[in-house]
Parts: sequence; C-alpha cells; structure tokens
Amino acid sequence: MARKRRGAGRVTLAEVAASAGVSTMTVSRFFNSPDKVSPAQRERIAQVVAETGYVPNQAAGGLASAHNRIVGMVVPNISGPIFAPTIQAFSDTLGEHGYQVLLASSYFSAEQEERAVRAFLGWAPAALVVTSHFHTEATERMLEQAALPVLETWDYRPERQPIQIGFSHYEVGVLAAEAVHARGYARPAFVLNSATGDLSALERCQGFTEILAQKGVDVLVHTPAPDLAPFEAGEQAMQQLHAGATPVDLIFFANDNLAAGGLLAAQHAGIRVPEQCAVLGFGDYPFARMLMPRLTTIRPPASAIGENAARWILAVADGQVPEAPLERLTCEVIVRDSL
Amino acid sequence: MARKRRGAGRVTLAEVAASAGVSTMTVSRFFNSPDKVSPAQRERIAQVVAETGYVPNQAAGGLASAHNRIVGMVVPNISGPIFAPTIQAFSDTLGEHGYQVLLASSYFSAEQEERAVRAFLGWAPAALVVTSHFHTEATERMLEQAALPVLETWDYRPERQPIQIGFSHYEVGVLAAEAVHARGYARPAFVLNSATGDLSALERCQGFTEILAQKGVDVLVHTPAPDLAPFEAGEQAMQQLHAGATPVDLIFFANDNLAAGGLLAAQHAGIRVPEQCAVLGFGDYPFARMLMPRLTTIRPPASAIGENAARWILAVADGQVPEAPLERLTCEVIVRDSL
DNA sequence: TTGTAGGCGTTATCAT
DNA sequence: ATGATAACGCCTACAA
Repeated sequence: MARKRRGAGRVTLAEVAASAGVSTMTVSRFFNSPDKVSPAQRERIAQVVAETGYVPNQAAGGLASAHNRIVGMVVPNISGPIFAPTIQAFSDTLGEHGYQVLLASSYFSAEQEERAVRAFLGWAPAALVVTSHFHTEATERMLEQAALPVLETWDYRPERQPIQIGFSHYEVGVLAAEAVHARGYARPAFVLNSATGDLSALERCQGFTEILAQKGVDVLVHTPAPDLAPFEAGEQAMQQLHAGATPVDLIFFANDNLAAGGLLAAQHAGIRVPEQCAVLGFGDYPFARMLMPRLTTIRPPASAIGENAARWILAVADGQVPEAPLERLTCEVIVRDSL
Repeated sequence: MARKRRGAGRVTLAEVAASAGVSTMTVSRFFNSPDKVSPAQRERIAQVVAETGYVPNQAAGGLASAHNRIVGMVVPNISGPIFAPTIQAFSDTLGEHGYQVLLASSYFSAEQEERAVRAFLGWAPAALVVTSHFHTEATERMLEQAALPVLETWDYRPERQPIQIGFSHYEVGVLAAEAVHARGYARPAFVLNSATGDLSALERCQGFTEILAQKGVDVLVHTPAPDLAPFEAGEQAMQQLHAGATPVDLIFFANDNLAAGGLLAAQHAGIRVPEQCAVLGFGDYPFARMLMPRLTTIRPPASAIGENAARWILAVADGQVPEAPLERLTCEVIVRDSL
C-alpha cells in the first residue's frame, strides 16, 4: 500500500505559528477573526502563509469546532437537464460563502438515496438536501436522529415537517388540466415517465386526471415500458396513442424528453402538431424552444430551488431562523407552438 | 450547566465501544477490517451500531489516518450538457467505492478555478480533477506543492506532466477538416464559443483552419459578441455569415448549442441545410438528434472521461500504479443530416 | 484477537 | 491582544 504516513508533507498551523513566532491560536485567529489580531502580527503571519502556501485543514477545523462548512445534496441525477440548474445554483451560492457541496445521485431510488445519506452523514455536514418526499424508513430515521437541517426540494406538501423548497406537483397537473380544458380538448392523454421511481410524475398525472374528470373529461394514462430511454418512450407513446380507432387529441408528457420523442414520432407519422394532436411537456429543458414545432411546456423554478436552498442553509448557519421554513415556488406554462 | 458545546449530540466510537463492552479499537476494526474481529464481538457491536444509528465520522478518521475518501472536481459548469455526463460517471464510480465528490464550477475562468482548488485543498482530498490545461500560475504552484494526484481531463497534450484523461482538441479540428474537405466544401467557416475563456474551442478552430489551409481552403473565423447566450450567438452567426455577397457553404460551430441556433436561423432565413449551408457541431448533446435536420456533430467521450478518471484515482488509492498515466481517448463524427 | 498510549491539525476555553 | 491547555473523534503503532 502506497498509503501516506501521517501528516506527510502538508504545512500545518503549528509550523506557520513557529515560523511567525506566535502561538497557534494567533494564527487560527488570523483566519477566523482577523480583527482580533494586531496589524503587526497579521502582516507577519500573512507573509509566512504566502511563503509556505499554507491552507487550513478543514477537517481538523470542523472536528474541533463542530461546525463543518460542507453540505450534502442528493438528486435523482446530475446529467439530465432537470436538476442541473438546481445543482449549479446551489453549488455556486454556497461556494461564494466558503461552503463545499457533496453530491450524489439516487436515480429515483429510495435505497440509493439512503446509501448516499448515510455516506454524507459521516462527514457531519451542516445540512442535507434531498429531492422530493419519498424516502425509506431508515432514511427518515437517520435524518431525524442526525439532528441537522434537512431540506426537501422539488416538492411541496404543507403537511410535512422538514423544510421544503419547491412546488406541488399535483398543482402542476391542475395547471395543465385547466390549460387543456380551456382549449377544449376532448381526448387527452398523460404519458408517464419511463424512469421507474419518478413518483412526482405520478402526482402530476393525478392532478391532471382528477381535475379533468371533474370537468367530465377522461384522461388516457399511458405507461411506457419500464426503463426505456425517455426519447424512445415518447416516440412509442405517440405511435401507440394514435394506433387505435379513436386517437387522442392532446398528450401531456411527464417531461420534455418524452415530449421531444413524441414530437418527432408525430412528424414521421404525419400527425400534425398541434392541429391533430397537441403536445405539452414538463421541464422547459433548454432544447424545448429548438424543436419543430417549438414545444409548449411547464417551467419549474429549477435555479430558484437551488439558490433558495443555499440561502436558507447560510441563514441558519449564521444563527438566523429564516421566517419561511416552507418555501412554495411556482411553475409557469410556457406557451409556444405545440399547444 | 454541563451543556456540551462541541460534539453536540452525535454518537461516537467511544460510546459504541462502551455500550458493547469493548475498546474503541475493536469498534474501529469492526468498520475497517471486520475479519480481524471475532464473530462474537462483531455481532455485539453490530447490534449497538444498529440501535444507536452510529455513523463513523469521516473527518476524524481522515485526520487520524491521513487518508481521506474524498476527491475534488472542478468543471467549467454543471448545468450545461457537456460536462454533466463526466460528473455523473465520476461521481457514480467513486460513490460505489465509498468516496465522496466535492464539486465546483469555474465558468472557464482560471481565477475561479484557482479559488475552487484552494478551497478543495483545505479538505486534503485524495485527488483533484480539473478540466483542461489552462491554469493560473498560483494554481500550478498549489497543485505542485500539495503533492496529491492531479488529473487534467477533457484534454490531452503529451508534453504535459500531470495525469491527463481526454483528447486533443486540435485533433478534433483535424478530424472535422478532413470530413469537410472530403465532401468538397469550398467556403467553410468556424464559429467560436460565445463563452469567453473556452480556450479549447480555440484549439479546435486552430486544427480546423490549419489543416484546411494546407489543402488550399480558407476558413472564415467568426467570433460572436462576448457572453451572448450560445443559442442566440449561433443564430446571429448564421445570419451574418450569409449576409454578404459570397456566403459560406459550411459552418463548424464550437458546440451544439451554437449549432442549434444556427440551424433554426437557417430555417427562418430560408437557407437549406445542408444543400446551401452544411452545419457541423461539437458535443453530440442529447438534443442533436431531435433537431430538424438532425445535427451532424462530433461526440466527445464525456462519460468515459469521468469513469476513467475515477478508476485511476481508485487504483492509486489502492496502492497500484496505473500503467497508463496519460490516457488518450478519441472523438467520433456522428453523421446525421446536417452535413 | 484485543487493548493502551499517543497523536492527527485545529479550535474552545480560560488565563494573562 | 495573546497564549497554554484540553478537547474534537478516530486511527497508527505497539504491546499483551
């Protein structure tokens, strides 16, 4: 094992202190409350720090002070276009304040999330951010025991305890239902996400179908083959929903990836969008406006979620008690050409 | 009041040891080398751990052992479609082995990168991953001094010292030049990235223009207004390159976002793609195949870079000396309809 | 197989 | 304003 022996190489606080002819505490103060160090010492220390390239060891500092400038974030995935802006805003905002972000993906699996949470807990983070409210029991227990701020993002359910920063997926369904009903569509369909475990999509579906049912409109719910790539799932859905004798006249896809597949399949099948079949997406992914026809979709507050979560954590770390423990954000229908 | 100020609340190794009636070392071994603990003790400890929900403190462990299971990664951005697959693969591969990833964005700024590297160094990571070979002097010095494995990704220059996992951007330009020349285009153009600081795009441009110059073909290089959104930059580029008397017959865009803008502008302006003006992108972003016409582009090994970087780090942590310190990967031209 | 002693690099606390 | 000392939670080294 090429394992380093202890303390190999790195400059330490003690060494800086010795070089500067002061105690370790003075150097420590130089970093954490410079105003409590006399200007003369300050200059002397600054010089030694510059010469040696000393960087304080955060792990040691955190151990001693029980205050780690690190937070964990679990998202369903990093590489999709949905959560990326949240991660970006979260990481940037916290980074500006000297905090570091630990990242992990759950792939919509509560078990993977549990593993990630357990791993994060080992770092004694200042806070933990998770996505949605679907956790394993073990996760719930760990989070409770850990006694650290937990933020649930991309969701909003007033009845839940943890801090929430997001929106109601059910309300998104309602929003869509109203837009659809106002335009007089008679045979709408909802296409679920091919990624199994996306329970939030189910909530959108529920809101959509329930409200339309109240208005006397039945929604055809289509479930793609499990774990089909979303684009292909969208294509197949469009084909299948137009194979029968009474084709649908609108499809609300669980996300824009599916919708893009649907749009392309329509083009190939000669189905005119939106005349013959309108298409509504969810996510407002960057490519939505580049498709033909341009995709009408619902835009979630992705960046705002990340930034607000970060600000909440910073406020708490700063000793403040943010006035709004539940933060409800809203989605917006972006009307383009497909609906 | 004997209120604890320091280790508020968390269960510690010592407490677990006391409850199980063993020494702290036995509990430590229970986690790090279970086979060295007798089955009887193992069971006893496992029970206490389960009851208390104890999770080892990684920071303390790292401090004591000088072996942190944490690595830092700096990418230009998280939310774009380019680096996301690299981050995803990197994080997933390391996560499977109990490592955590610290993430930060540089936005193509060497100064931001420097800040991120300095912050990471404070955590004494097992390794550091950066993007490309453009760093400030201070960064280079820090990395040298820190004496930890540094991986440069998304780039490959045989003459450089650090571990590299990526490809030559100049070669990408060569690849494109050959594809373009073989098809007989006479008035090609290159559109640079609107994001200032994307020096790798310049290298692609260089390879493209130099090789075509050798074949007697001049390349018109177009520089978008700085920091214009890429999609709009692409639109403007397409318009401007067709405004003159002698329009170009092919545009190689610095990335697929720009190319998508170009494609749409062409459609609006009635420019037929590829007959009147062919379009070549870079990145093979997920939406490339959803555009009309489907975008011909160059696919970089984004996921492979992340996974290989992770595997390299794991191998080194395991005491192995990977045989290939420089790992050259290749890009591929994905021929669709726009070229 | 198990335990003891000491230290990893930093900060809280209490003196001066 | 500065310093001495004792933690923080864990692991290496060595001993039994």
